[in-house]
Amino acid sequence: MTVPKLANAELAVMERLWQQGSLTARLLREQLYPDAANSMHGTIQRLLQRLEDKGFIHRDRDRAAHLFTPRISRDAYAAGRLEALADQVTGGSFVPMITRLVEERKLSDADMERLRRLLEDG
Amino acid sequence: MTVPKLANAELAVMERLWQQGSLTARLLREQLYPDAANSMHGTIQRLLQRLEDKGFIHRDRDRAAHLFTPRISRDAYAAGRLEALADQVTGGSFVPMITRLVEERKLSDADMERLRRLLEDG
DNA sequence: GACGTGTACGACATCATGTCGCAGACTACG
DNA sequence: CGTAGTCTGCGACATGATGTCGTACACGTC
Repeated sequence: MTVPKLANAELAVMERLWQQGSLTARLLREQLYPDAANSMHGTIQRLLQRLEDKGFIHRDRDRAAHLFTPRISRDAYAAGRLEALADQVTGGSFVPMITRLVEERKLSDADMERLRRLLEDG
Repeated sequence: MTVPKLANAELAVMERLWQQGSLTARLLREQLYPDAANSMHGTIQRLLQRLEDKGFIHRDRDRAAHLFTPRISRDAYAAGRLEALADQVTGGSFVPMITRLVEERKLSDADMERLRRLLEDG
């Protein structure tokens, strides 16, 4: 699997990093567990460690409080997971599921238009 | 979650049903665990039961050996999971990840052409 | 040295999953 | 009728991922 799957709590951390660029563990804790006890510090550290292991974030060890930065954009993650899904279910092809989406009108007119333009340029 | 996620073993069962339409538990066992002991009968039954609970298959109880049939096509499942992915990661929008796929040339020329035609009709 | 802040990591509860075993129903056949 | 074989239903368990918590340790400042 090229892009590993993110669990819920991990994804919540990445959301913050995607929105704000770089954050320390403390700032993440304040945002994700506003009313929480100090125990959550360990939780955040654990999550950050696992995210680092999976290659999703970069840990800047220069400062006393490490600074964490996304290594992969939200769209890249989404596209990576989409690839994994295609590999698993439709033999690597994306067309069947997109076809289905169009047939079921899951795509807005604006989306359709954007995709049309996108494909014309390619 | 509209379309629940399928685990590996469950997906393997669905693969067979998608390919062959309808199967009994016995036939599934023979295909999925060719050299296996009888213990695998229980395993298959368990998997089928969970798939039934999740609404993925229909169980025909008329016969002595129940006959199992998919309730959802492979493409519908794939599209459903794609929707779930979009909801989870990109706020329900598919365009960012498809854009990314195009930019990274993950789509073949034939795929691009197919999508172009698909979008023109919509 | 005491304290606050931060990292590292072991430990645990929980949950989904895959596996296995057994009880009970039903059929076939002597 | 009784035995064997097949099938369903379901409880039980091992495993692995996940989220949480506690603690040990490092490094500053006062």
